[in-house]
Amino acid sequence: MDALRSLLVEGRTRKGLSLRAVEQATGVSNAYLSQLEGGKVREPSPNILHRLSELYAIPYESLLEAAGYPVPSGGRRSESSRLAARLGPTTAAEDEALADYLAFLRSKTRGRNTR
Amino acid sequence: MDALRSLLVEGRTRKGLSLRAVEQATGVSNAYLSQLEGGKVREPSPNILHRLSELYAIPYESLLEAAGYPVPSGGRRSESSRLAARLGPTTAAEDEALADYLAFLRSKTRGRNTR
DNA sequence: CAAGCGTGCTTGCGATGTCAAGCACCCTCC
DNA sequence: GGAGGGTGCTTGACATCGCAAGCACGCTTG
Repeated sequence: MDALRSLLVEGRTRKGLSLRAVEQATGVSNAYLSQLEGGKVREPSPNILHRLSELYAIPYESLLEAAGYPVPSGGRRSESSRLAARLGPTTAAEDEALADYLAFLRSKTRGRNTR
Repeated sequence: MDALRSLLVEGRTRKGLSLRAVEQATGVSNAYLSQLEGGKVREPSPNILHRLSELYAIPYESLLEAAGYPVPSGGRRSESSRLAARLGPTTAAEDEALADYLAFLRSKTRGRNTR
């Protein structure tokens, strides 16, 4: 499904990694990664999804679900601050993804951040 | 692993079902069921494990784990407003971007709960 | 005994996951 | 301009998934 594709592409670009860098870090071949991001794999192994979820700081459950697998009852709760008022409850993995994404944002718009 | 074998055999016998009865109920062929119970399958699809977990009334997570797959969030815990501490001060524009990104993340993880 | 049905198991095969190797392309540097 | 290194992508090969079909052994019946 496309859901998986976009999650993987988003995660990798957010981390600023090349296919070969991901291969190096996870042991998943760049060839296969390309196919995953191109939507050419119907049922990728949960093991592979798990490794990528850790590298990309995307919740494992999201990848499982995006791949079309049933997820073992999901619903996580957390509290945050004022930002949380806007974001709502988040999981630890989501926190990390958000932190990364913020760094990603700021690295792009360098010089344009004031306080 | 053998863990999966015993769980499946135990579940089926506990329900007093034949391989063909299970095939009838789940759509999984009796041939393949036999291979599963004989430990001749390395990475069975989570979809199949899910169907069997429902029929046998075995928690889906147990089957995933027994099959050697990582199970999502092995323990339930509530990490809280560390998010704000982790992110530090943010601009309003960043807040919005983060909210959007979180929504994006979750749009793939759409609410499949009620269990 | 033969006929039948039910059981678990094996086998042959198409479809698919995954990888090593290689291709085409874009940069940079000498 | 060629050498060299990066990038994503494609291809060919092999292992595995998962099934339809069939096998071998029961067991009841007539």
